[in-house]
Order: sequence, then C-alpha cells, then structure tokens
Amino acid sequence: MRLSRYFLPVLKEDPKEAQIVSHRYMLRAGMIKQQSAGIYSWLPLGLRVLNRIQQIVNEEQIRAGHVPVLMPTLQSADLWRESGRYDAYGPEMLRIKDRHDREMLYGPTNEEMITDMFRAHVSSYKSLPLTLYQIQWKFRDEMRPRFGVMRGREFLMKDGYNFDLTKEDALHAYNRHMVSYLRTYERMGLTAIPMRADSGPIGGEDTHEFLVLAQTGESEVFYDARVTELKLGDRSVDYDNREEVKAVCDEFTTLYARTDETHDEGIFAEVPEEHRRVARGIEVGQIFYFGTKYSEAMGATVVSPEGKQIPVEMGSHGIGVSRLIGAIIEASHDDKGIIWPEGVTPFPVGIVNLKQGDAATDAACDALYKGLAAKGLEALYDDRDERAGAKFATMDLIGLPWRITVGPRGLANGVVEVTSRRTGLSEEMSAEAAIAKIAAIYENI
RNA sequence: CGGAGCGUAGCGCAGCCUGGUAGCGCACCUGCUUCGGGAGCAGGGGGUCGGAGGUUCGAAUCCUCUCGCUCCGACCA
Repeated sequence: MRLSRYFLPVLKEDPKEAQIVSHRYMLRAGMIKQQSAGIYSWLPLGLRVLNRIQQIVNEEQIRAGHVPVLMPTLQSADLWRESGRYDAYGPEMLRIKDRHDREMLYGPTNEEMITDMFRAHVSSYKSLPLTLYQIQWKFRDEMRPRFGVMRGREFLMKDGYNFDLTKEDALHAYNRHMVSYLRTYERMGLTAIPMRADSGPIGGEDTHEFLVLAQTGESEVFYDARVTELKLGDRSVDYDNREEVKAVCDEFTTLYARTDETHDEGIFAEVPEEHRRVARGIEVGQIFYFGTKYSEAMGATVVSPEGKQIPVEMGSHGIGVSRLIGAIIEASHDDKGIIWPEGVTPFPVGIVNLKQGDAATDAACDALYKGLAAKGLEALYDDRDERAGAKFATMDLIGLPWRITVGPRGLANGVVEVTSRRTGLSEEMSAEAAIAKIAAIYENI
C-alpha cells in the first residue's frame, strides 16, 4: 500500500480523552475513531489488525476441531425469558423494541441463541461432541465505558459453545479450549496466563480467565513468577488425545495464578517468596464449564445410547477480539509509539523513501515494494513528499516491526537500511538481501 | 449510578470572572528556501462559540433548560 493513496489520519498531539497508552496510540495512529461513548469506527490500519486477530482466532479454533457459525446481533427477548436471563441480566443489556412493539435485545452473549440452534437440529448423542463458535459484535451497555476498545460498549468477541454427552466429555472440551487459547495468544506475541476466576453472570462451576500482565490492567492478579515462563512453543498437541490435552492444562494451571476474586492468601503464602508476584492484568478471554444450566432450562436434549432423553453438557468460551488490540499495545509499546508483534502487525514492513521525487530513489523503492510483494509481503510504502523526520515519526508511531529505509546516500553504496522497531538496531544490506531477510522473518508467521 | 469537570476551526487550547468586531499553536492551501529524526519565512482559507429559551441597545461571556463527552468511585469482557 502506498501511503499517498491510503487513509491514515495520524495525530501529532495527544487527544485529551485518552488516558491510557493503548487508547492514545490507537487514536494517534489513526486506527479508530470514537463515534459515541464506548463505540468506535475502525479505520483502515485498525481494521487490518482486527482482521489479523480474527484470522488467528479462526485458524486456532478450526485446528481444535471447532466449527464456525454466525448469529445475529439482535435477538428476541422471548429466547432470554426461557433461560430466565431476560430479567436477571440487568441494565447492561441493551433492550430495543421493533415497529411491532416486539421486545428485542442487542446480544451481550449468545448462550440462548446457540442452544436454540442446537435443539432445533441435534437430537442424538451420535452428533456429539460438537463445538460451535462465532466472531460477532456484542453490546454491553457499560455504565462507564473507558480505555478505548479495552472497555467499549460495542466489542468484537469470539464466543464458542461446546455440546457434549457427559461431564467428562465437556471437561475435555474445556481443556481443549484452554490449549487452543494458549496457542492463540502466543501467536499474537502475548503471554496470557490462565487464572482461576469467578463465573459471574454466565454461571457455572469451572472457569479460568486469561490475563495479560500490564500496569493498566483492570484486575489485580497474584501469581507464581514461574508461570510466565511457560510456553507452548512449537509442540504439536493432538486435540483428540484427552491425556495429552489435560497434561498441557495441568502444566499451565498448577502454579499459583489467581485474580483478586478467587485469591487465597493462605495458599499464596506457600509459593516461595522469591516467586510471589502481585501485579495487574488485562482479561483477554475466559472459559466456562456450566453443565446443563441452559440445556435443561431450554430443553436441549439428545437421546443417549440407552435411549433416554438427557440434557447436553455445555460450556462457553470467549476471546475479547477487539480488546486484544488494546492489550497487545499495552504490552508492547515505547514512548514513540506502538511496537506490533509480527503475528498481528497491520503491515509486515514499511518502506521509507528519503528523497521522494529523486528518480533513482523512487525506482529503488518501487523495486523493493514489488520484490516484497512477490514474496507475499505487502509493505506500507511511505511515498509522501515529506521530510525524513516526519516519515520516521509516523513509522515509529504506527509500529510496523520492520522498516526499510531507502536514500541516495545508501544507494550510492548499493545498500538500503533494515531497522527493527523493537530493538532500534539497523543493518545495511542490498535490497535483495533485505527482501530475503524480511521474507525469512515472516516465513513461519 | 454517586461525585467532579468539559463542549470555542480537523486536533490541542486561550477568551467567559468584569457583556462591546472570535483569537493562538499544530494541521490544511500557495510561493520561495530547506531536505537522514515531526523544517524556516511570507501569504491564505476555514467558526451559526454543542442546542433551545431568556435578560440586554448588544451574549462565546450572565440566567434557565437540554444534549453530548471526559475524569474519580462502585460495577464489568
């Protein structure tokens, strides 16, 4: 993408309403525009990141054997009366009436609707296990939206629901989600720690939240420092192998890690003092096992092998897709701007043309741009007629992990400059070598 | 929802107390110079001062109502 033809409205000054760094940088980097309290438009750069995150979430869900669907944002109140949550949910739920005075709501979550979908089409244990998920906009009418997309009212969320015959099967689904989530967050360059949590309005017995450590986090967290060193890495996990999946979950949940809701000073005191940590975290996902709470209330049953009608065992699982962008920025930035992990960056690399209009420099940038494209890498090429300082400042702000700088001085020696946004270190090399280097970096991402 | 604020050019702000021709910086446009870390000079465009009512010869400024937004707290993905 040529910057001269793009829509990237960066701001030089800090918008006054943005208090935390991710909100500030998202506004300054031209990623989002607030439309009303807690409701945002996504501008091209922000949309690219949002799409990248959705892509990773989709890939990991499908890898785990889960099946994508898409449900409407607007739901009928009747469905929610069946589960009893229409009255239980409170003013956080946005209620709407259509022209026929029918009561509707903008879904804050989808347990009822998915259960309705399930009961309409599944009637035998032979169809189980089944996990359906979607990535869809939700609305929760927060009393006080703040921190940009980290706590908006409208937000994009991946919500998944498992249907199983037995509790053991449902707990395997729970574990499978935990592993798939760990992999999902790692691909985004995040360390997200599963922590024992409270079930809140979803209800249920077993639940973990995934927390990204950040000073601006909304939750106080208590953990054993060794938990942050655990990595899934390249290991392949067979999602159908219960023991293997369970072993990974045990590995990641044995060390102490809890939010303030479930924190226990007594148990925490048993963690060796040098490993004990108290910090803050941003919640980027949560998994629940809740058994037959919704299936019983809504008559979602299957015929068992013994020929009996039994309510299905369920759980639900969420990833805060839009809020993840805020969390990633909170975890990865410096005083000049964002530093995107390669996995989620809007563009893999930026090209800075230091002398726009100079025939040799323009031609070199052009060749570089095409060479990268031939490797499947779409560069953001700053071809504006701006001074070097302005171009560097823009690149630093929007945080592309790699920058290739092309100027007459380097071209005279046959080199361009490749700079890492994260380390700030530069290397001079031929344009061909630069293309090869960037291509190698992104080969496995 | 309790408390505290703010709405003046795209963004950040001054002007309001003490009523009298709407300003500054950045951004934008034109020209010249400059050109490897947010350039300099000169010129220029852009506002029903959030909205409605009222007081007054006269309201951005005073009064009433209203809408929107932000911050602290409680609550929450």
